[in-house]
Amino acid sequence: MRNDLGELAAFAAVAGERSFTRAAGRLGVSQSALSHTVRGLERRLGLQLLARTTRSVAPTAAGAALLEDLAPALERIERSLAEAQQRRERPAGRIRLILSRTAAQLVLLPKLAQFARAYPEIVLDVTTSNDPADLVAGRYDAGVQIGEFIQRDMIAVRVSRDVRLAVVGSPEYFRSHKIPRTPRDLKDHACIGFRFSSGLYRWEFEKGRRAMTVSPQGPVSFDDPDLVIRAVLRGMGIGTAMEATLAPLIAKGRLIQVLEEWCPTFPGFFLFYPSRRNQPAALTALIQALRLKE
Amino acid sequence: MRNDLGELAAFAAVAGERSFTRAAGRLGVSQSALSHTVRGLERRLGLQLLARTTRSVAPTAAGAALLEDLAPALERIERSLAEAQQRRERPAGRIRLILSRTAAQLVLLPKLAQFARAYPEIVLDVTTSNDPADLVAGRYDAGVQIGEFIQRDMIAVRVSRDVRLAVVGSPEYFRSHKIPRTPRDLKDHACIGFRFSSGLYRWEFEKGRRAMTVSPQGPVSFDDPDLVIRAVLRGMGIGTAMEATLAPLIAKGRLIQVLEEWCPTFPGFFLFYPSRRNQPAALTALIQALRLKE
DNA sequence: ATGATTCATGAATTCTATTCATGACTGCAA
DNA sequence: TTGCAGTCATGAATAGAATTCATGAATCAT
Repeated sequence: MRNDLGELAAFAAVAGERSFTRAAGRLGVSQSALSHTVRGLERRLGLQLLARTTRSVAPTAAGAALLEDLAPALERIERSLAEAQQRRERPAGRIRLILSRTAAQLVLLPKLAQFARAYPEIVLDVTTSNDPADLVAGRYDAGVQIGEFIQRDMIAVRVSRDVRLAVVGSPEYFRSHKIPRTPRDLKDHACIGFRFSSGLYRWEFEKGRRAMTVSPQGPVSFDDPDLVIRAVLRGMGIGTAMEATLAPLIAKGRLIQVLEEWCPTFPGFFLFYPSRRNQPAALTALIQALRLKE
Repeated sequence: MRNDLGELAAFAAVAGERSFTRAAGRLGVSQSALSHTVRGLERRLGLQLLARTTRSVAPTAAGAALLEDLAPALERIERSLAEAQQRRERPAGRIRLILSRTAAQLVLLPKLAQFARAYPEIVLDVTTSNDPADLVAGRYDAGVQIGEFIQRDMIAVRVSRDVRLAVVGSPEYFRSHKIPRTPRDLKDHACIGFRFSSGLYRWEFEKGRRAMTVSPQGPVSFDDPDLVIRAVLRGMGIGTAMEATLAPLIAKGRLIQVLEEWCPTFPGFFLFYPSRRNQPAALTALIQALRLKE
């Protein structure tokens, strides 16, 4: 914006340092730039503000009078800007986050303690949902979902490595049922499905060039992956869930993983948030904390 | 100077008007320019200062906090600039002027009373000298001299119309001497010369294409034009001086003008002063007062 | 549903801030 | 007295930003 405020600050700097050269160093410009700048200001104002010899600079009477008001005013502006900046850099506020329980367990919970310590003034409102959440409506500030998809005005940040679903059954179940060798064999098994509000999740398989999906048929389906696994542990059938979630149970022999070579990997979890010009600092902090580091 | 002060003033203007369009009108830029300007400021600061809908604008919390300091500071700067401007426009101080007595009489004295009334705080130190004064040395702030000549770093302003020298003698003198018809006839007359410190002034004549100069020969020469004329009035010989100075005496018949058609006009008096970036307001006022108006 | 008004934004243009190169001047040391 | 170092000034050139233009989106009143 073309006014003289910028140049007045330059004048004040030179007057303060009593040197174009030193003031230029402080302002990060050349001595010549400062000379032109103050000269231009004097010309526009029709006032000589600085008296210079080739080796010294001092305010004129007019310049000194102007500085009496200018210096404190500029200082007040600078202090106010610094305070505004500092308020911005100490994140606070409430972030409404929506994500699946699985994502909460795998992505959020492991980092939550450290995050809470680092940002005591940030409050997370976590809503679990296994449905893809529509962030555009504005009910949520961010969400975590599996896979990256391009949604209008949304930014996706990867927050986990590639993930894989595991298909498992209990040792008790497999005592009385043959272990399935191919996804097709699942039709002979009790399969406990996971249900979105839009319908059953079809299990996805790949081997080499062969890809297929299977709709799980069984005595029950749940809309909560934890309940799916509890039922599997009770021997009610075969189920699927994030391999990372099941790893401890598999390691302890409480669950048996099958069709492992048929299970593909997916791109993992992504944090989604709206593309905004000045997003809240709290959200920035959260993004930073959750993003997958390389 | 590249800082945010100019843009902060823009932000304050928009916040004050609660309208980009009105603020743009006040600042003399387009609405689009203001939009870009404030937007750029917000980006650089990483702060949103204004909340806008398509038909309204209001400061955000951060913007309002910043304005609490910014608005009074900007107001103080503006008031101080206005005061500095006003001080500049009330000229005061001492002007050291050098000019000939003739110029003093013809150029300065007629306007001195009005000038003194208009600028009671200006003091003129007038030094009379009939020699061309060297202003560069800095002893004088300005000078008046006949004719315009280009001098390094000097500005010439015409302060009188074309002037002409008159050659005169007293009626008593011409009772006993023939009236000269051509400049050559002057060799037969007593001519009272005027003397610069560099030597006698040679009288200059022109008629049609003929031009000549005559070195005045007579019983006495003076370095003061007034004394030259006093001697002429006493019948001691023929002398020359500014026609305008002699007009009253000629009109009264106390002096007789001769060789009138041989006397050329000269470009008149010019005020000379140094070319300076910010000349004192007092000098500006004097220049304005003395300059020849058309 | 339509028109007026305001703010936003990308591309293009205008204009200025700044640099570079160099000169003038002052102060200091030899 | 002379030479050198350092500082300020200035013209020309350049880079980059301020601003405009054109136009779209959104809101409000009719």
